[in-house]
Amino acid sequence: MDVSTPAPQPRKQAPDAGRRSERSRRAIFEAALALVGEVGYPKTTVEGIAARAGVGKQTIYRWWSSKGDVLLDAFLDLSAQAAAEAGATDGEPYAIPDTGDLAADLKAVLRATVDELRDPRFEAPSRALAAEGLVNEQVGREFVARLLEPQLQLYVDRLRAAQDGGQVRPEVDPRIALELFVSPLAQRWLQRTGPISYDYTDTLVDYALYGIAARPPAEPSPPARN
Amino acid sequence: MDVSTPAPQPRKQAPDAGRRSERSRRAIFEAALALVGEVGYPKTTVEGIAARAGVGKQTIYRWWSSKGDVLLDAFLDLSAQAAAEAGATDGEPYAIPDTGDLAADLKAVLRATVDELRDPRFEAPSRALAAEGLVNEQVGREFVARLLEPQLQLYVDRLRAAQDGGQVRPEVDPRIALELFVSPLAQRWLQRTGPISYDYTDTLVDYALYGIAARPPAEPSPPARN
Amino acid sequence: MDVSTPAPQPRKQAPDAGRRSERSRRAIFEAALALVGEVGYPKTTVEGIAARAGVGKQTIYRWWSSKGDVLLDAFLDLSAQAAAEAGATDGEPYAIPDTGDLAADLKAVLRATVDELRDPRFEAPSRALAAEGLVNEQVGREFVARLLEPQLQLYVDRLRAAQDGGQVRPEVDPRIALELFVSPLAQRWLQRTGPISYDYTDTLVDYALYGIAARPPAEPSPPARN
Amino acid sequence: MDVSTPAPQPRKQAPDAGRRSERSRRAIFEAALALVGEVGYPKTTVEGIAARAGVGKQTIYRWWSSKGDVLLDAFLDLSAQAAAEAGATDGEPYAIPDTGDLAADLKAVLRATVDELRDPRFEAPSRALAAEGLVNEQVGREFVARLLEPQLQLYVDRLRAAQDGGQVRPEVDPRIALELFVSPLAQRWLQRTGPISYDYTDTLVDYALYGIAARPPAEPSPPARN
DNA sequence: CTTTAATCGAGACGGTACGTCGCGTCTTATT
DNA sequence: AATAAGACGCGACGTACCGTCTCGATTAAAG
Repeated sequence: MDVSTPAPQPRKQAPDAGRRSERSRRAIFEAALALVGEVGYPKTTVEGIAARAGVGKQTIYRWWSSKGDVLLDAFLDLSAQAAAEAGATDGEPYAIPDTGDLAADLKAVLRATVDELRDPRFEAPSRALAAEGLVNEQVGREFVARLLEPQLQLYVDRLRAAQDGGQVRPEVDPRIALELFVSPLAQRWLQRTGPISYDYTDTLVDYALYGIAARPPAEPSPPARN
Repeated sequence: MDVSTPAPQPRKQAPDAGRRSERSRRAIFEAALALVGEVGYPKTTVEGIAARAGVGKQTIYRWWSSKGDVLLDAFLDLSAQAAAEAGATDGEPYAIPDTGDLAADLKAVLRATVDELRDPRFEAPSRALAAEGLVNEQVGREFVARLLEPQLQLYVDRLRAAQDGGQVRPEVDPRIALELFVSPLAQRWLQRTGPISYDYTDTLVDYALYGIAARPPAEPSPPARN
Repeated sequence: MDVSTPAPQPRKQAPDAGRRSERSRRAIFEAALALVGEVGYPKTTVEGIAARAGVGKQTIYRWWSSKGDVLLDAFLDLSAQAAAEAGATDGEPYAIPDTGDLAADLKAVLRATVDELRDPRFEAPSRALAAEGLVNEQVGREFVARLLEPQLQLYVDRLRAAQDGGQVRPEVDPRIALELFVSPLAQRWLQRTGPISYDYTDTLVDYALYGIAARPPAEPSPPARN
Repeated sequence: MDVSTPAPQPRKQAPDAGRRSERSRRAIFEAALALVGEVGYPKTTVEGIAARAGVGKQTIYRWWSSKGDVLLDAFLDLSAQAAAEAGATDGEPYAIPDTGDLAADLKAVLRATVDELRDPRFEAPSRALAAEGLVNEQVGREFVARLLEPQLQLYVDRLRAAQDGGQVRPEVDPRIALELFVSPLAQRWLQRTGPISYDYTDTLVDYALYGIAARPPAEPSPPARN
């Protein structure tokens, strides 16, 4: 596997990926995710992961540079699995539905996100990765590039479709627009600045779409339901 | 001061806060902030702070529970100083200006925030605290309660004034509304998901106030200052 | 204050012994002896003594230079008390009895010593002091001069009386002679090199008095019991 | 070597003695002995030994339980080396000479012991070990069993030979008899109760062999070897 | 009797060392 | 050659005491 790319993440003298033990790799992922869930990220140690995975420490250091790096891969692996399960039936790469009703579509997706944020399997590792990413730039950039941005791109696509359909003003930058409802949810969750609920995300979508400013009098009505 | 309450914030076996050395306290704050700025949060150690402050480790552990706890207090102290400097002339506790033009006021404040986020004195410690807060719930809650929420409250006040003046729809929840422009900026900065600029924050305010949805035709004009 | 004697045991600026709290002094002795008995000498700390005695640390450091110093005084005090109790009836300063039978007298005294060495009140502190004395020369010399030598002198006196009575060869040095039976007992006890018993000390006295060498043939009998 | 027994002397979680670094072991011994000689036992610290040996603290704690334990092994090693040097020529395991003249042999050996006690290489560590042994029972017992008793056994052997040759009374217990001259020397040295010299040890031997009691004139002989 | 100055209980302080944990590297034997 | 195992040098942890240094509050002698 991975023959085309010369060296996926070369450390030191580029270990021979062909001889790599898949068994160890999986055991390391499972151990890392389990430990982060059980004792928290700061108390999760490379030594602990190795012991739990029944693996030598060197086997970890041969393929990753730090525990953050391990966890990132482990979480990507977990996400890929989850995505595969979700989209297994039709093989599609996952996208935001387009029923024509932008507000409804966004609300639905955000409600699903709320559910996911509450899944204990995801909570600990993703919070840990976000934290590590704030301080460790390498992990941060990779986290954003490999996990966050691909997901945000789905919103960009949907918003662009809405622009094409005339539901969103053409001069709006979708990459910024999506932050109006995505970032508040992310911040509430990460920083515990407030509760997250369906109501909350629904409200975010409404505010983002129609603004909070008062409308000048004599105006049909905001949503103007087709 | 503090004659009635015998022990304001007792840790462990409640050291006598009355005998506390102000000299050491200040030295610890300065050392902590300096080290976080110079070597980064992860490489900042309690031992290093103590050495730099010319203080015994026990003097740190007597009053704080962890380096995150120290840094939180240090940063609060720094913020209080900065606020005191800013508002020294009129003694006011700092508030968002109210010129009557909500959009202009918000843009101005956010531009100032952008400036602050780029101030190297603040960058390292606040990013570190945010990261620590994600993973260390105690620090996280205190960070939010003592630093973040007071600042957000200023937006709430300003938005409520705008509601009273009819510029913001009365049914809007200001606590949620402010997140539309504050959280995106916070996330871009923390997670490096994109560049931050005056343009960007101006755009956030516009989108948040007037929404991103297209308006039905024959509409006077969004801001339509009446 | 204290004009005649320049300074009894002057530390730093010669504290005024006249104002000294007898109450604290006694409490410190009791605490020190109790702690050495309960947790052992190495785990006995100045801080612990102070706490147990209900005394400030400075009160200890004002009058003694180290925990060894404290314990030495405490033990001397204890010994003085014990001696006072023993010799209270006749007020005599304590001496080895002289019944005319040197062997019997020495055996009797050594049996009493064996009993004392097994008294748990004495065991821990005297072992501790001996140990401290090995390594801390100041404590060692004082221990020897104030406790050990006075006791050994009693043997010297008794042996000299025996020399006067013709039971001990006149050219024998009593100070060395006494070591033949005293030192083995001391070493067995201190270094746990063997059990100590009445039999053992009796044997020591016999060996020391009559030697271990075979006697040339044709000799009446050693003790020649009057 | 040591294939059958999996763990010769396991401490804690039984580190693998086969992988032990001989280099570190020797460096630790040298550092420990040097430090005890230079700054004294109380100021010798595990940390200091580790630093001087260029070794991690954990490497010390992995194999020994305390600084006393380290020093004991270091001193045993030193003694073994010294013994090896002394008996290197004939390969014999070292014994007290037997010229037929018991008094002369004992005096010679004790004079050698006096010399050794004055060797600065031995003075500090053996005094320290003796002191530690008084208070730390584990070290004390091992010190006695591995160092002291083997040496005393040599005297037992020599005295038994003397008994066989008729120079010592047959009912005498050699293990006790040897204490008559060994313990006084030990105590004088350890507790500084008096000077040690050739004269002194010669006198001890004379007293011990022939007793201090006066002999009745013209005497046949007590044991009267029949 | 006051006055007053030293001692007292208390404990915070700058330090040193403790014994433990985990890092990332290295070595050994096994597969 | 990669692996499981784990010893190693190292650095930091959080704790225990050291001996010094303020603090009021007794407290006993001198005024």
